[in-house]
Amino acid sequence: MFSFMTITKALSDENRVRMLLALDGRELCVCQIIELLGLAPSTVSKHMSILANARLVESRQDGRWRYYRLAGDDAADEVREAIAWTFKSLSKIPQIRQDSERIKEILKIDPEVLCRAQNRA
Amino acid sequence: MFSFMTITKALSDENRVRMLLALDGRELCVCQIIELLGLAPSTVSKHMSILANARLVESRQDGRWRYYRLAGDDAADEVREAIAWTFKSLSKIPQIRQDSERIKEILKIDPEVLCRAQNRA
DNA sequence: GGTATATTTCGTCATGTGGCGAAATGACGG
DNA sequence: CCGTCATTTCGCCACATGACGAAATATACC
Repeated sequence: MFSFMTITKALSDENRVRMLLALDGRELCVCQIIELLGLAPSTVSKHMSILANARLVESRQDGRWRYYRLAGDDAADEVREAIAWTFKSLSKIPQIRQDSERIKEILKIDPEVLCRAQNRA
Repeated sequence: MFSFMTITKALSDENRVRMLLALDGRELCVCQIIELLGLAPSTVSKHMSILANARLVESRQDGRWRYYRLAGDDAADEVREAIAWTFKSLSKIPQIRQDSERIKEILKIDPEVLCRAQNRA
């Protein structure tokens, strides 16, 4: 019950769901997610930790950057099915398609430059 | 996006999830759900309206009683899959099995008597 | 070590949510 | 119609949650 509720609570915020879908087929570092959603770094960090806590995403650290990715095939059934349901329900939704296009643009920017630009703001 | 978020928010409360699972294979009237969860009538009513709003449950009125049931096969894919995922994730969980046993007992009581008893309290 | 910088943690605020009881609603039985 | 009674609506309170900025942490480069 607890792990299920942790998952539904993680999925009950729109920004978190957008973050999850943004990880479709790729990993992203925090500053790239910040760029996509226009939220404060601390806010994005908190959201990602909630998704990670629900086991919906995993992360790895690479130097100063932390990369987040979707939970893999080794994840619990409950988790994999939650992700499958979420993607099936939302992949075709305008907001998500738009995010997907936006991410392609963001990925063209060198993360080094992107993070630097955010610190200026 | 909106309908998906409505579903995840509906599923993000433990009492609502228990209510949903209690409807497995049967319909229940409000006072039976009250009896199961031990919540105030107004609280149960609000929860059921949130589940209904998310299209996870349907209802019919029979005299003074309102009966709630799970959404049927005519429901949207999104909804049916949410229900399927929820049931698959939780059917075997102790709390839910316990609720299921409890409901069998509650169903033995004439609803007329059950509601009357609640009003005395 | 010391500085720069990506991310997280912490404190705070505004808003959302779940709980209840009281009053309103709507349906049945005289 | 009038009382009874199952359910819903409303108003309120306590607490959870999402947002931010500031400070702390952690890592790379010198």
